[in-house]
Amino acid sequence: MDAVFKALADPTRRALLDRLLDRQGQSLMELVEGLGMRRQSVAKHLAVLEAAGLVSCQWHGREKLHYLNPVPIAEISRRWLDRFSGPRAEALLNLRDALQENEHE
Amino acid sequence: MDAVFKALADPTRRALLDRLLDRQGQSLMELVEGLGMRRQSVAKHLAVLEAAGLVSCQWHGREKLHYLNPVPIAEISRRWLDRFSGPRAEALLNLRDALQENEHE
DNA sequence: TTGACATGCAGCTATTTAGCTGCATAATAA
DNA sequence: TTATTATGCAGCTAAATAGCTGCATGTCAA
Repeated sequence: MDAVFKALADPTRRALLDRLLDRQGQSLMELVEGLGMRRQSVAKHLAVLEAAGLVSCQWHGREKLHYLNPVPIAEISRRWLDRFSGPRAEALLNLRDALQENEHE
Repeated sequence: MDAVFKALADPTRRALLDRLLDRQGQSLMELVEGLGMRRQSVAKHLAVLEAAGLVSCQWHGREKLHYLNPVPIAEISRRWLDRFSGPRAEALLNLRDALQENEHE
């Protein structure tokens, strides 16, 4: 899970996920376009995403096609982030506000 | 938003958020306990969380009390992560599987 | 076979980051 | 006042990271 958080920390990698969400099965050359960055740098970012399980690849001749895997993001959203929103977090936020009110008396 | 992703990328900072979710209003000295790390290092992590808007602080005498702010996490979850899960992502996941099946013919 | 193309791999540099130490400042307690 | 306590600030080092270049490998097309 740490690998997923670290992968999501970079804006270039988030842009890559966005573009794969828009259209799956893109090759490295397609994904390089518009990023203002060398092919090798993009390949490194894709390797990080692949290692985190966010992208899976499939060779098609000499092209490596990239596919988005949304499962790790869904896992993080469900098992970690959801605890911070929802009723419990709301209650704690209200508690904080109440304590601060007491403080200002 | 980039600051929030980067703040969440570190396991120590995620642990701090967990502990604040468990009990709000803790001082630096309380939060240092159990992390196996110097006070100054923890203070830096808390500064990163505060800069990302994930933690807000309140001085109470010579103690700085830390409160969790769940709003940025909820924002990220809603405006970014949710696009990757949900029915659309499910459909794309199924499409990917179907394409891979075709490939193996 | 030969040339062009898509990718991988190794290595370099500059920047960021995570931890540390040492000292300063402000508030509480005796 | 004086000692203790909580925190801040500056700076240092080692490690990780993001970008690059150069070259190797494998695939397609002529």
